[in-house]
Amino acid sequence: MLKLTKKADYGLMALKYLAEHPEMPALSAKDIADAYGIPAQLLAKILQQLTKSGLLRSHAGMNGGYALAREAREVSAFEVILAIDGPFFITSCTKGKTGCELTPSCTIREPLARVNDTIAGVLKSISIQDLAEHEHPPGHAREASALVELTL
Amino acid sequence: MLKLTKKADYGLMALKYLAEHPEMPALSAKDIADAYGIPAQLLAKILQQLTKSGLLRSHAGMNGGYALAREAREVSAFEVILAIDGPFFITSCTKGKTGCELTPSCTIREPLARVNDTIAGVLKSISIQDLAEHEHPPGHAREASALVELTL
DNA sequence: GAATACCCGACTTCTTCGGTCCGAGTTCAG
DNA sequence: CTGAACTCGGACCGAAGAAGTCGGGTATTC
Ligand code: SF4
Ligand code: SF4
Repeated sequence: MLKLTKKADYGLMALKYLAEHPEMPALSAKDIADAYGIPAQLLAKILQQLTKSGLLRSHAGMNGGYALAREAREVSAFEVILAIDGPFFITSCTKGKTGCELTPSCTIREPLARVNDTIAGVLKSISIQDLAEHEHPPGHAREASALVELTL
Repeated sequence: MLKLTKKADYGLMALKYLAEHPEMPALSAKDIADAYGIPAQLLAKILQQLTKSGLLRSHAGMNGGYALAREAREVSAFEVILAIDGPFFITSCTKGKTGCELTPSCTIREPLARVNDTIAGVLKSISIQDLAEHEHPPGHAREASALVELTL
């Protein structure tokens, strides 16, 4: 019901954590998992997916771990979700497999596609840094905002 | 994975169909189901939920059926989703039951709540009539749009 | 070469979703 | 008044997906 997967959730947390510790050359999956109480093995697999998608860079061996492949500012929440949960579609008519069979007669599909794009736009306008910056604002001077246009 | 339920999907279709036929005093669940190829029994239950939420008005007996309780313009997609799928939350931390147990240590929750509100705002800005109006535009003169502000 | 860490697929468990069935109650035409 | 046409509402089930676990394999460093 229009809910984010916990995997994506964890992924965002991990990315944010990495963005907050740029001084470390690499952080292991276990480090991050312990920091938040996430099941380590699960987080590991998520980070692997992010690596495969080019969002992270991994390094094996001792003192190995993961590091951001790009600047935190340059990574959007949309990419993270895309990498973890696959193609982003609000509706079930993905045109691929398991699509809704009443696609032809459906009159609501095209308007919903626009909504889909709008939401995707919202997600794209959020970077990892946006998440990291808003760290318990002591002086709430920082204010970021974006306008998203919804066309029907 | 951030996907609308088919129930909500069907609900929107039904609402739109009703909005397109204001001349009928009432349409039965079967009528609507046949028009789109939706499983009739399922649609029936969805319409019942919408009735219980006050979006529809039902009339039993022969020539009975459902009719819009409000103007199509006054019903938002958000209300429909809310009525069918329950409380709207992007994340798993609903503060109710089955919530995420690492809520206290989670640093990503508050920013995500804002995203949640933003998306809810998008949904709220869409009315049933918006869906119905955009009916295969012969002259594509009609253009509706809305701006949604996203504050981080 | 041993410790550390990533890599990756298979598997189990649990929840939700999509859908069906059936036994009521209501209304109205004939 | 009787029965067809409709709504109402809960119980039920199978399939799919999500969350999490296990285990074996590979790379890197000390
Ligand atoms: S085709 Fe219509 S009913 Fe089917 S998933 Fe897409 S929007 Fe929903
Ligand atoms: S508390 Fe954090 S990790 Fe848990 S569901 Fe909410 S946002 Fe996700």
